[in-house]
Amino acid sequence: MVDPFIQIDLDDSIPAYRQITNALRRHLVERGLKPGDLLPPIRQVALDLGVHFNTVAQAYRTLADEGWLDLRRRRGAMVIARDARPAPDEGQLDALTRRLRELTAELRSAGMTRRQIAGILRRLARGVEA
Amino acid sequence: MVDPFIQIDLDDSIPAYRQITNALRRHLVERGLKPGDLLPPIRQVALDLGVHFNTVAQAYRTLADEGWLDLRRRRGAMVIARDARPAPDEGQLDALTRRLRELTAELRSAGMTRRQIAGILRRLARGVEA
DNA sequence: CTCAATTGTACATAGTACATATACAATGTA
DNA sequence: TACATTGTATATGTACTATGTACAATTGAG
Repeated sequence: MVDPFIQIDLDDSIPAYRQITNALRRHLVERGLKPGDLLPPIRQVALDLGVHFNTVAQAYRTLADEGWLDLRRRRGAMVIARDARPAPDEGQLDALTRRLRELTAELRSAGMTRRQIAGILRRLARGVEA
Repeated sequence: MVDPFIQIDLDDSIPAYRQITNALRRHLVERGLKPGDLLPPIRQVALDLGVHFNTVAQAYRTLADEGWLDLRRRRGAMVIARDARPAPDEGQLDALTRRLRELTAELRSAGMTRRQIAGILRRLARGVEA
């Protein structure tokens, strides 16, 4: 079980189920959630976030499809070891890196300075390598 | 006027009008589009991308709201000097940087190595400062 | 061993957002 | 002045999101 571990913004244009997916994936990648851990029941998370449990279920299923979770009735959602890295889909990687550039442009457009943005990116780079 | 300057993926889950907005904003921030430049008419872009012209119009209007474009009938869409930086909305910046972390997690999840991701982020940082 | 509670699943429906169709308004130019 | 070209406004069809409700599986209490 993990505490108040994600947070979403229901007013955001990104749909809730995708925000939940993204937030959980981040924890999985950054090892905040380790193999063997049990995620809270969908109804519990739904209550915390203020959404319907099926909305959370959709996120869990997406992550299960990506190979992060093992879902079983009554037992819950368990984090998997995920030994084999998926064969990288070149197109998908391109799209994601493009989105990365677009996001930095959004930061710039929102008033953040070049220096600040560069700092954030470098810090992120350092964090990823750890 | 600018050439075949953006590219979108109609199968992507991100709606077309937002992809167009993001792609154009990137060019604006990176100075591929300079003050005084005229963007192509919405119908022209729409034809190139295979969407309805109102879809492009929505993107243009979003960027006009952000202070990037000056839209006038018959005259077209002109890039503005955008002298004053907007007062940064702390909440928005938080959301964007969070999204940045989520995106790197997606890259990791999609099979890219930590080293590759760090490289991309550092290159981006360098590019932003230029 | 049984049964009830707890967990995820399946599918129908309501609500919202997206993309388009169509008509319109403004304005530069022949 | 008339018309072509450009962005604007609004209604509508479609697709996506979120929810409601019923169900299936499985664990554990008794």
